[in-house]
Amino acid sequence: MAAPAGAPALHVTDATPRSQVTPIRDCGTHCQTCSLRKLCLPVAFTSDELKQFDTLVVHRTKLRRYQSLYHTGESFHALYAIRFGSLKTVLLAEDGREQVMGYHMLGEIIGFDGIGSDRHCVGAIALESSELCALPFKSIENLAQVIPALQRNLHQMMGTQITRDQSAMLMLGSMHAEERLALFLLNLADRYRHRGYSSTEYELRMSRAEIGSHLGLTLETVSRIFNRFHREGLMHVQGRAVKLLDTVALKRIVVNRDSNPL
Amino acid sequence: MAAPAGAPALHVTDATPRSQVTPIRDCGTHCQTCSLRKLCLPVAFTSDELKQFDTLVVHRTKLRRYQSLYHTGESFHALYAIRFGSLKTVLLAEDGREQVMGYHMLGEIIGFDGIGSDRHCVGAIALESSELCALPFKSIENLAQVIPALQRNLHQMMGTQITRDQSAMLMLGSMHAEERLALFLLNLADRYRHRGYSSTEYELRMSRAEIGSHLGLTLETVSRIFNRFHREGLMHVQGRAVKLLDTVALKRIVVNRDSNPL
DNA sequence: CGACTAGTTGAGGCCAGTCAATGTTGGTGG
DNA sequence: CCACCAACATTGACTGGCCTCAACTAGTCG
Repeated sequence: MAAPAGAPALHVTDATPRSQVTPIRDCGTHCQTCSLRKLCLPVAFTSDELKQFDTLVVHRTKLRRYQSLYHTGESFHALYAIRFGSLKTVLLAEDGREQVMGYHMLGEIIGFDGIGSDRHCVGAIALESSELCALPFKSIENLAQVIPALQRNLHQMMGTQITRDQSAMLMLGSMHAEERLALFLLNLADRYRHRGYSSTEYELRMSRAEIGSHLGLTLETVSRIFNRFHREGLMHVQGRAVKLLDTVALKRIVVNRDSNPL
Repeated sequence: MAAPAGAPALHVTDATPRSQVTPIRDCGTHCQTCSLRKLCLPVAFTSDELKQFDTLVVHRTKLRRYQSLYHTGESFHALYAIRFGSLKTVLLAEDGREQVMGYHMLGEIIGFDGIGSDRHCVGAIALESSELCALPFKSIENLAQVIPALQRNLHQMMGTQITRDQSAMLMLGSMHAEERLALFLLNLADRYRHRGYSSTEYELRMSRAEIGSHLGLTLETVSRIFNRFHREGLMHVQGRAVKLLDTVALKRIVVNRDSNPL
């Protein structure tokens, strides 16, 4: 992919409206009863620890489509757990270059990009109506001092983020357009399955341009290859609705035939 | 870049010899007196905390060129501080695809790739004779429970790794070959300067193929562009010895002219 | 010396980017 | 309901940057 010259509309403007904050008191949900707990907190907590953790969540945030949770350069103070909806994180460089770093769905935690420098190095933007729990990072750190399981969990999540980013580097550095898109589709499928949704039939929450930005491709290439997959019977595409028909073949595309001669 | 078909020799074989371990008792150095302390532990410790931290370093490891510190898939148990020398981390996928994830020099800490899954997802290989301090991660976590400054430091370093990986994604996803190489050279320059070495004149520790693998380019492209830079008077290249002559122009290449019309 | 590795250079081809025209969809207001 | 519009998506023609293949040079080591 080349210089983004005309800069596709990825909705990363500083004019993006700020988010609404709802004090915790107003909503009846707590970590103890939250259906996403297994995703947010995979490590086993005692019920007492869980109660303590619950006190971290000082407010919830509601976002409408294209609203920003935080902007590039903004000072960092919290991680966010996605209760429902989905977001993208976008790296916006000084020279105007921008790229989608990741897509995030319910049960995932975002905001790790701010830990290194106390400022967010990417922006987070809702792709649809979403709701998040804010977890002040200072409080997490304090609580992690006394709850080893929380410390473990935090490190695990940061480590997973590192692993994920490095896989993305492999994708961007050494895969063909077809391979990237097959991987992208399978990756989403996995995450939907893990959440109990259909892994073969789902709705893309992002435009072709946004997919391209994430994969280092142009929107035209994304469109062309989706339709090639469609023609070849690997999937069905109709706008943003996709249905994977031959995941085995898609997987075979990802681990491409010619590279592994055995 | 395409499928690595013939697989360039990046020395990522399982036959790579294992590292030598020297018990701490044998070497007279301690964190308190280590010249790299400012790089390893940027956060202010009390001398008592430092003494406690020192007990973490249970052994040192010496590596010769192309020796592995750890392999992909190996179980994770320690971070490593580089005392001298340099290493590369290489992601090796199941399908044989491989890519250099990063180059690491003295004063840097590596091994974060193993935290997410308790196994290393990349391999670490010495580019020259190197020496490292092993810091068992369990011990770090334990000590971080009682020394908040250490906890801060650990989180900061993991966060920095995340930020760095995301910058690499931007590079791989949206930069031209010339831009990637200019950025690579300037990046090394910065790191050398930060360590008190010349930032304009240094020796590359890796081959053209390894540089290419890191930047998502072929070795031929790397060679061609180095020589183009040379011809244009931006730098001097002679094998692995480089001398940056016009860093301003190199920086201008990175923040490329046509993308930012103002 | 020959074998081997690292690097350079050239010719040619292809994948994906660019530009541009057209189609599709969903929302709004008459 | 339809007309209209804007945003999104598709498709085609063309181009060019980088990959591929291959030949050659220089340096190193047994």
